[in-house]
Amino acid sequence: MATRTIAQRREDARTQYDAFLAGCPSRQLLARISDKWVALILAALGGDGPSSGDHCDDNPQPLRYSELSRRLAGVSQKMLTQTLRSLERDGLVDRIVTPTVPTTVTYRLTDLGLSLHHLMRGIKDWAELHMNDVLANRENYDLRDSGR
Amino acid sequence: MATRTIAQRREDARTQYDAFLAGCPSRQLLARISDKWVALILAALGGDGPSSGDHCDDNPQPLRYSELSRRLAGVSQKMLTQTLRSLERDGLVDRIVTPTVPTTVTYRLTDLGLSLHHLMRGIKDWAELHMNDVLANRENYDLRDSGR
DNA sequence: CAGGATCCCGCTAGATACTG
DNA sequence: CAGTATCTAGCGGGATCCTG
Repeated sequence: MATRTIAQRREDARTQYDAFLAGCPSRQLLARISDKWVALILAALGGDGPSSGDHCDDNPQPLRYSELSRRLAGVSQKMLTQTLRSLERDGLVDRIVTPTVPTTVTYRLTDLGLSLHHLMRGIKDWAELHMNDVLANRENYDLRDSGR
Repeated sequence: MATRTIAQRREDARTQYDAFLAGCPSRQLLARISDKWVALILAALGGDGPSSGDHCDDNPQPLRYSELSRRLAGVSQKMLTQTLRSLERDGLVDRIVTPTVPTTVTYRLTDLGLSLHHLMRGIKDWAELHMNDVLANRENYDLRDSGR
């Protein structure tokens, strides 16, 4: 089991899991990470400044709990904590507690989390980038629909 | 307004929309596409054969409604229809009705949908690929947690 | 075959209040 | 500051029945 190449392990994982199957654990994992809060948290922890250049600059800067809740406008503490916990459990983020008074807690992406971040960031960017197209498509669709 | 380059339009969209903001339409769009059924439908329509090679082969093959419901094991007709409708409305899939008896309906990705598919497929693959790591991380976390 | 229409349950997001 | 605990309303989503 130790004499497997990375490519072999890749193939193993591919054949072991199939998210198209209802009972497969990877389906549940897909459902977990297919979540707007997950996308936004990963984007925030991955370093997603509004003044970022056109080519992807990665500065995975750890953020404190309060900083996260400020960036993700409208998130409830419950959802933030809950989502962070599940991400921590899955090994996507590290929770670092600094024993000051009051306690300081920062979150940072693990390597695994960073690998997912690269994908999820694309999703968020896609949404912002194609918003206008989607809006236009919806208008067309609704007009057609009301016309007939 | 017609004399904008693609790069300029990119910048416009970036500055116009920000999914971190609660009221922004792109946040809603992000929530829409951050959905396991969306991920699976796009993956299915994008051509995601289990016997695919190691380098991404794109064969965006249109699928019929019944074929989709068979591939996405466990999906209810409601969710399938509902998700397909929203994807159609947003211009991500085309719904093609062939007036046979009984009616034949096929769904295929639009160019816009295909562009999202490339990203979403990565998410699904990531879930299957890193399932074992995540499982191990969870076990560790739960052990730690019960220990203290 | 490809849905539309309903009913209804569960859970989950969100608001509020409290704590170390 | 960084959460936990509790409660509730709302709706996501499944089951069922029906139609062109």
